Amino acid sequence: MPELAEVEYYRQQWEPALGQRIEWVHLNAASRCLRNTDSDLLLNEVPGQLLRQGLAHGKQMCWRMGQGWLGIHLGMAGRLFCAPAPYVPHRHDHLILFTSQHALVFNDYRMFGEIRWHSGPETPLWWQHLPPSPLEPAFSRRVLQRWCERHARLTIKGLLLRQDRFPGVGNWMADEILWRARLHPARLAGELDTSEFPTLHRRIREVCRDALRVIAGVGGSLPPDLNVHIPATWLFQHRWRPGGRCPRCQTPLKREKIAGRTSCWCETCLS
DNA sequence: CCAATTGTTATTTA
DNA sequence: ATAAATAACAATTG
Repeated sequence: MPELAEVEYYRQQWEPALGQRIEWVHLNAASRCLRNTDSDLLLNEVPGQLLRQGLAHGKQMCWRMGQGWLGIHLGMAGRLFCAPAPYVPHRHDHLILFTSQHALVFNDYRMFGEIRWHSGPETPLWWQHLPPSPLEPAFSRRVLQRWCERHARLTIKGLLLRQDRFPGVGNWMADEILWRARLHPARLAGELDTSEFPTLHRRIREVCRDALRVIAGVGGSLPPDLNVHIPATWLFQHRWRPGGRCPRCQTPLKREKIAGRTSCWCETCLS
């Protein structure tokens, strides 16, 4: 599930515990989510530390502690929530940070998520040199065009999914962007016309902004259905529905695997 | 049993 | 050698 806005939403879920001390840590050391982590080190070092700051960038998340950094990637089905203590670990809870009042839970039933721990004050390697987010000024129209030229033989859908270029954009956001820009997802990046970049650039930023407002901006309480706040005017609400129709023109939507992922678009809305 | 899933990575292919 | 396509990863659901 988690793309740009969902990641930000889940980041906010742990915020009630900011400034508080982690009293103890629960984790399943055999968990696949800890495959690149020294779980003993994490278990030894995290208790006693202050939770200082939570950062999100694209699909990546990082929690700054007193003397270290906790990296979290939510993968395909990961989520974070904050429950009042006492809290009994549930199935697929891979990591729980306990403060005196809270249980900060990382749960992921599909185990594509990842947890990492970096000791020490200096920024970990994996939190350095993050690619510019589509909402930063560095993500310019010129940069977008250059990337399309550099990956000329890749479909535009496949390009939008690249995290080193469009951090935070995933399958549903890519479809939403292309639908709004009226571009077929299988178009080759190198064959876009110069006149098409302004629209594409605008739509990328628009979908990122709108998604953050509608999903992360709701200031969520406990595990709600994140999607209920997404308007019916978005492709999102129709793309998986059997017999789903384009919310703009009511044409039945097309679905096909492009760039390895099921993609959805409206044939009559293409420009 | 088969196919699907809003993600990433290692391996294979072009 | 580089870039793109594919398989694999795991659990669950229809």
